[in-house]
Amino acid sequence: MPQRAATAQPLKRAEKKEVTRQQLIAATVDSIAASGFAETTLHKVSARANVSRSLVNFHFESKEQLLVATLRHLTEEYRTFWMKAISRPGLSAAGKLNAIVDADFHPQVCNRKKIAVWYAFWGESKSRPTYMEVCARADSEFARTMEELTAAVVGDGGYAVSPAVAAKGLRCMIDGLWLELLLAPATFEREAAKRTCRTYLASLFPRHFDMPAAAAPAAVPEAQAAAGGER
Amino acid sequence: MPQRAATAQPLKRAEKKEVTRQQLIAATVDSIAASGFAETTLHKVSARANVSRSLVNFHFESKEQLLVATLRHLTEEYRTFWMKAISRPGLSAAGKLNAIVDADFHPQVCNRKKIAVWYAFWGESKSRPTYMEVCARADSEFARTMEELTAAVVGDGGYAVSPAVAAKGLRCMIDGLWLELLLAPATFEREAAKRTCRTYLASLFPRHFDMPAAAAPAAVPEAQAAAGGER
DNA sequence: ATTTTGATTGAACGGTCGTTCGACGTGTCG
DNA sequence: CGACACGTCGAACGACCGTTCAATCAAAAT
Repeated sequence: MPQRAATAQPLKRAEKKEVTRQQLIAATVDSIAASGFAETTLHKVSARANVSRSLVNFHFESKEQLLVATLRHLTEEYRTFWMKAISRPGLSAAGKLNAIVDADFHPQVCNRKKIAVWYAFWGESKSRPTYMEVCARADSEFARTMEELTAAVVGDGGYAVSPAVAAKGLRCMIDGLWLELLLAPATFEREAAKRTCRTYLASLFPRHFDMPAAAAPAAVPEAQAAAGGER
Repeated sequence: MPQRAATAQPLKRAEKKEVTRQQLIAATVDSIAASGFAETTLHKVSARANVSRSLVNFHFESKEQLLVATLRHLTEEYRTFWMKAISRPGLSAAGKLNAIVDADFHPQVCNRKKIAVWYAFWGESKSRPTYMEVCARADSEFARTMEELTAAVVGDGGYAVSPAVAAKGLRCMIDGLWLELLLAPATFEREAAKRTCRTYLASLFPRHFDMPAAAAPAAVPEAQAAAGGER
């Protein structure tokens, strides 16, 4: 049951090219997560993608451009994910903040492999301004959106806190919780991370968020048993 | 005016060796910050330290061990810094939490160069378990200390929040704020970062922390004009 | 004063990296 | 159907990496 069942098998040339391109980017993500930034070579990437080594320089002019494309892919995936999460109709500002928290710890964007790649790029960003620019551009959009949401909540509830400060606190807390998944995967719990964020929101905006109950002792029947054992 | 004016010039052999060792570690920090993890080579490190290339393999068995020693140096410096900050006598638990916030954004540990190095190591930690272990060991001590402090505050004030959750939130927020210095140095403000943390603390523990006033418009005569323009 | 120890050097080696280039084969289109 | 365009491959190249090693020279020990 191939996906293109209707139009018959043959991949058009342009399509196949794009598929290979995406394979290379996916292989780069895998390689950075598995071998780190320093030891990610075009040899390893092309081997993972099952293509010849020289193909990388054909699709991307250089290794550096492959890395930039990979970072762009990552930011774009993240962007569409949280945007979709808050686009559900009938969601209040508080509901959207809750949706962002859920999205940010969803296994699709928050798993050790992708977090490792994020941190690898961040670690290189000081020496490669291009990365910094790509990240900053994505972050600023996320920050602006979140500030609009906190501003709506503050306005609605008459809270004294600055919306910008509240939003920044939540954003930073999320980034830090990601780091916990990276450095202490054994103790990281998705639900606990969300609870940490919601505790923050409930203490800032008590009339819009409920203070989470104490930890349910790991008996939560969460659909967390994802594929592959890696979280 | 040499430092060792009293005991005359001559460095003992063991002393000189240790000095060189520290120079190499400092050069490694500089190189990772300037060139990133991937492009940090022994050639660049030895050039920065003004020693021959082969000296690195004399003091450290391999490049990898130099990097581990650098990470250990970083964790140790950070550890002594926050420990000293909370050891001032007569400090309440809340006062110690405040002191930790101050310490974590002090230019000595929180500047772009060192943050870049932290993130570089974190980015490689998934592929090099040694880094993960070193970081995890340091983090767990910091986490335990902070949990003791939040537990004391919670006990004293009869708050409902879990001390562990409160501590984790603060730790993660700090890490995330560091990232902001790394990725958006132009908009990062030390005092604003502290204010973000204190807003969190004041909303969780209103009877122990004052909600910070709105931003003083950058007119704070902070002794922030450090050397070199880099923050 | 002489020997010994050990920090430091410069040259050299093997290996691997990113990139280039010509050849091949298959969709694409006149 | 035939000529071309283009995605893919394998081999090759030069550069640079981390490491090794014999030689050096000054501090320490005898």
